[in-house]
Amino acid sequence: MNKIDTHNSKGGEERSTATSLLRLGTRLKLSRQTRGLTLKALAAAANCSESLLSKVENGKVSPSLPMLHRLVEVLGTNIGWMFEEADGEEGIVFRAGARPLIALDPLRRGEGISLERVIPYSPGHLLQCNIHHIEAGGESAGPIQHAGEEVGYLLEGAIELMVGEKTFRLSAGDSFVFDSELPHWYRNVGDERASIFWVNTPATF
Amino acid sequence: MNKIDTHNSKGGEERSTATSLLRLGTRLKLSRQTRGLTLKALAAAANCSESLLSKVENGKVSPSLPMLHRLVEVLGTNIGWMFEEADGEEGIVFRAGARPLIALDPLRRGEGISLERVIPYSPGHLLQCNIHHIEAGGESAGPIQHAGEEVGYLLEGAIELMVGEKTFRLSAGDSFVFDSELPHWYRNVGDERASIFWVNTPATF
DNA sequence: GATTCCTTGTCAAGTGACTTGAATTAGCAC
DNA sequence: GTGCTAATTCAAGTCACTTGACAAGGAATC
Repeated sequence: MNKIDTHNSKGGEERSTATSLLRLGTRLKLSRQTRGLTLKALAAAANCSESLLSKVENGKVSPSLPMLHRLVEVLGTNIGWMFEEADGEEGIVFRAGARPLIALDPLRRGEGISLERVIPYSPGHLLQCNIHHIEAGGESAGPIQHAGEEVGYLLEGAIELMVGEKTFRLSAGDSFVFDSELPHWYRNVGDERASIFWVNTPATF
Repeated sequence: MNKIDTHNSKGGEERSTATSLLRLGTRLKLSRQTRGLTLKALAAAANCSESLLSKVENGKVSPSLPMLHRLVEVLGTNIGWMFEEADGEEGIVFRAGARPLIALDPLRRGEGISLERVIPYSPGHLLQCNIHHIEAGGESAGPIQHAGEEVGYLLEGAIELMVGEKTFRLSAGDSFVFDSELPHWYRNVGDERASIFWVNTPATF
């Protein structure tokens, strides 16, 4: 986007440019945060300054195309998703095949569903939801534990799920619930891709 | 930070108190964060210093009882919840075909996943999770609204989902998220059975 | 009662992540 | 080239949180 309408004037257009600028920024931020990167880290990886990123994420400035390209490359997203138009379903329905992709590691990809938790200023949201696709041999990064609760449903494939001291072998259609304070970890033990619909809250009460 | 081996005997106990201290801190922190409070704000409300809270949340120090009382009061929780043991162990995995069945109405059945643990205000648990099977023509009982959030994934079939003013037609693989305060309702609009993996929290913060 | 030890609590300085503003640079129109 | 605009940088500022040194208060021991 951006220099498309540098030919000045154009009253009405200004507004929509502004909002899509902001949406671009928001999505970049979301991608960054879901990958656990700080502005500093992303700036280093994409070879630009931290403050530029801050401005881009907040819609104060529109990145040049080469810049944007480097950003989505590092983030493992694509430019298309950054500009996808709201289709009236935004925020409610996430269609199969049209969910934002999150690169996790070479053997794992995620599809985001509700990532609101990571957007500041949206207090009130507890549910975090996404789908993990794990290629044969893929596994989650080390057992982790944190506060909260998790539930999930194995859509396809076969995984080994470790929770606390126990290990379970799950196949398509199985589901699970556990307290995130128990160390947990999973691994694809099948020959094919496994997909898990995964929901968690950052809190228990 | 382990006072575990500070001369004075009591070996085993020290360790478990240390972890429960940390759990207390973690839960306090989550309560605070899910309410959108900063340390500063909570400190002001509970009449103590920011740094004390920081230490308490990180398990460096255990708050005095009067202090803890003020904290849970401001946070709207109670002291009991802060110390409740995680009951993980059993009830982690729910196998396909071995989940407790719940009769909803002639055209709808439910499979419980975490329902039995989360009867209204069961302390310590937020996630309610189940699978709805809706025969052709089946629909949920009238539009309802309540506090909380919901997410779901359509495992099979086709449904019409109404949320707020909008109606969406979903097919297998589509997912959704919405605020439960919007009136919501669904109906099977296909010729076959539809199944939805459904998760909700009874609360937003 | 005084001494020692321990722990909650405070203050002030420090850190890390992000934002803002002034100055610089690149791109394009003329 | 000049002149403009918008992207980009550097340095300073802010905000949330953490750390460390120290004071205040108990309880156990002398």
